Amino acid sequence: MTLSLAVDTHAPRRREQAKAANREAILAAGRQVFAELGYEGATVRDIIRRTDLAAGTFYNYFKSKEEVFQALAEDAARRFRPMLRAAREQATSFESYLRQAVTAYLRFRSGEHALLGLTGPPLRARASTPEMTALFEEVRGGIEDVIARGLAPKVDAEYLACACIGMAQEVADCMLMRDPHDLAGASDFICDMVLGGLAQARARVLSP
Amino acid sequence: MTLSLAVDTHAPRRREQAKAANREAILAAGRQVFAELGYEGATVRDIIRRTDLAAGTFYNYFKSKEEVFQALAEDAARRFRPMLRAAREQATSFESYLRQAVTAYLRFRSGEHALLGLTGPPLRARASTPEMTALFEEVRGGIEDVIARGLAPKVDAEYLACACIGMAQEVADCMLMRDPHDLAGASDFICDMVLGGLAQARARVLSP
Amino acid sequence: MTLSLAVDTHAPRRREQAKAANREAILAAGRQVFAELGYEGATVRDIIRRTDLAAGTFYNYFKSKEEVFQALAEDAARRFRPMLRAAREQATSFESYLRQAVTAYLRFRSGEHALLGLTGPPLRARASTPEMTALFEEVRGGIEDVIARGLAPKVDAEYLACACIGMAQEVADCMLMRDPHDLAGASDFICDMVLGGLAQARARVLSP
Amino acid sequence: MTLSLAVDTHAPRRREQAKAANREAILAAGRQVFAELGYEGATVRDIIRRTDLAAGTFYNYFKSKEEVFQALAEDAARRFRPMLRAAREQATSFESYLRQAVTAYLRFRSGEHALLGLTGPPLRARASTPEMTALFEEVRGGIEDVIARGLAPKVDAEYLACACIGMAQEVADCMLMRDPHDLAGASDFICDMVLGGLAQARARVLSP
DNA sequence: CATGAATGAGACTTCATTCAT
DNA sequence: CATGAATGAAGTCTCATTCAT
Repeated sequence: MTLSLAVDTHAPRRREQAKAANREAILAAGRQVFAELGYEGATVRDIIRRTDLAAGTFYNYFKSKEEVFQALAEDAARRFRPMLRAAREQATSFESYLRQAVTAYLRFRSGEHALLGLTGPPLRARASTPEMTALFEEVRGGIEDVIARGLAPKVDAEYLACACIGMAQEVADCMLMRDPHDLAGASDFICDMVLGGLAQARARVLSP
Repeated sequence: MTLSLAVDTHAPRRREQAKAANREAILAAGRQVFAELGYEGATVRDIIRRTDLAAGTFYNYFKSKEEVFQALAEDAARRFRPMLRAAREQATSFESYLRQAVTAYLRFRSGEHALLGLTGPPLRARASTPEMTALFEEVRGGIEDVIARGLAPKVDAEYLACACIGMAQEVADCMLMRDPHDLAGASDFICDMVLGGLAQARARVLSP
Repeated sequence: MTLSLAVDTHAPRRREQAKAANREAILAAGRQVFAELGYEGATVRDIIRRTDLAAGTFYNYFKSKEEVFQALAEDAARRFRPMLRAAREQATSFESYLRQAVTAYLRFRSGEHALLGLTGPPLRARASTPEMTALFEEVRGGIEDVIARGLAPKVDAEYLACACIGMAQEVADCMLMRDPHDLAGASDFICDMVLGGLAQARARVLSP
Repeated sequence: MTLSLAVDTHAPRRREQAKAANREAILAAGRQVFAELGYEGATVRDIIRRTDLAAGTFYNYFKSKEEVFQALAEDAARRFRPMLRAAREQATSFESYLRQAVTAYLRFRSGEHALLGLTGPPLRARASTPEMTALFEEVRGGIEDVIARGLAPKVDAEYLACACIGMAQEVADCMLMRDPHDLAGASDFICDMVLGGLAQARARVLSP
């Protein structure tokens, strides 16, 4: 057992790798568990059980399941944000921005959906996975930003953001239940609704 | 001996009243608890604690918190359904139907909101209160029905239902956070979005 | 409701009948429950549930499940005692007494067995139904009595009683598991064991 | 750093010792509780209470009281089986086998009895302590084996096994109530009964 | 740091029993 | 007396968290 000291020279690197691996293992388990049981239904025990780590080890990485959830959400946001930013930068009009953002959103949801097995047992009514939460916030921010920049008509910005997000979420949920996932159709539908709705709203603003 | 008859005659009534009162107390407590803690976060104990009933008494009325939730949902649906039905019956066009349904929905949410107090601590992203779940289904049914009756253009019925519901929900949530609740403004916004969106969608259907 | 007063003239008789019927209902339910769940596994609730009586009514007849059990045991003893007594009175020798007592015991067990449905779910290892308990005691008493009257050799009376009873019980259990119930074969076997055993024991007593 | 190695080396051993000790504590408590309250009357709580362990700790070792019972039964069987096997191997005749087996059984019961304290309050007719259940099966197997090997006459093997077991159990119970435990007397009595009974049974087989 | 057993709070549920009707 | 709802004690089990190794 003292023999291992010679090898311990490289220990720091190994340690860090092991630590990162453990963290990843916990996050992966958390993703699964939240998807299957929902945030509130999930327990720390559930997460550790899907890991080959010991119970106590969990607390070396996270204080609670809430921290796991937040880490997961941040992770998802980090992956999604570039797509939204690209949409903003390449946008020449509200329509082009909208179409790209919606497509990105649907593609992301579709990908995450395949990743998780959305086979949760009971209600799972609108289970809040970290990914969905993160996207919700990112999308909301993007829309508010675009409205602020004047690319969209001057309707109630908050209402518009809520409407877009609520619509996108529900239609995406619906799309994900069909096989195959018709990204183009869903995207067209959402964009039509938003663009047509905006035209109508603008008309009311001009001559109420 | 006969004197007691006068009293005994009404005895069953008193009993039934007490039972009904207890049931209502549990339902009211459940409403509160679900609103504050979310469905999964809530426990049977939480519900009884907001009651002056004994622990075991709960099980004389419901087998589990799930049964409480369902009773609450049925109750909400029972109260909301007449409004939707009236909207359908009085509708002379899709627009009039839509406007009345949306108004009814917002008024309902507004009323329930005052009742509850949506102060849930955790994420609560689209918290599934019993009322919201029940209404979701009612509204979805109504929209599908109207589409079937030809009052709305032949777009993807499921997508449209999802879109309306998601939009109405999110905008309603948003509206409820403002004070005072601007029912008219929110209603106009939602109706504009749906009507305009449909016009746009119809255009695509005609000449894609 | 005052009209019923005229009929109430005969109430006392009806009352007694109803009371007897209730008592019987509880006893019958108890028999079933003890047979299926065992004495300790049974609960007062289980007993009332197999009755169309109200929970509180139970306590008008019995203080506890133990009282039900004892009443059941007394009842069984009352039915079995005459058989044993007849065997004693007609006995011209230990052998004739033994044969008749054993036959009576086996017949009784066989009858009770058919009566109850011995389909208890789990272990039920040697479930102590009231009937078995009563018989056990009656048989033990009979054997000790016969030994005391000098009809059996002067071996250790208590040991002999225990041996006879233990043997009879186990062989009866075994017999009841076969179909059809071979009363004659089991009776012969038990009697042979006891008589032969006694001969051997007497030999030891005479020349140890 | 290296100093702690000496300690750490033995750490797992201490852990295992503690675990074994806890397991033993639970088993010992279970033995007591089953003996005093009977299997069905016993509760998991009763068992933990006779321990200085926390409530939840029980479930680190056993899933239910049933598992405790089975562990206890296996333990008893493991301890008794060698005795029975020795009896079989050294047997030169059925009589020598029987005498040794019965003696072993009585000695075992006597030892266990001192350990337990069969002070159960309720009926307890043939209380199924784990030990008794396990031994029942062991003895039954031994007897059937000996009969199969032709050392005992060809009577109904099952009936004989039941008879021997029932007799031995009841006589042992009786013996244990006397002070001091007269192992020799009880053993002689049982053996006489079995041997004499077999002689009688053989006679019937030859000339019915 | 990793381990994993111990802990005890607390959730769920059933039960025996009481008592107003 | 019958009724059956209310009660609260008690049993079952799981959980988050700690801590010795």
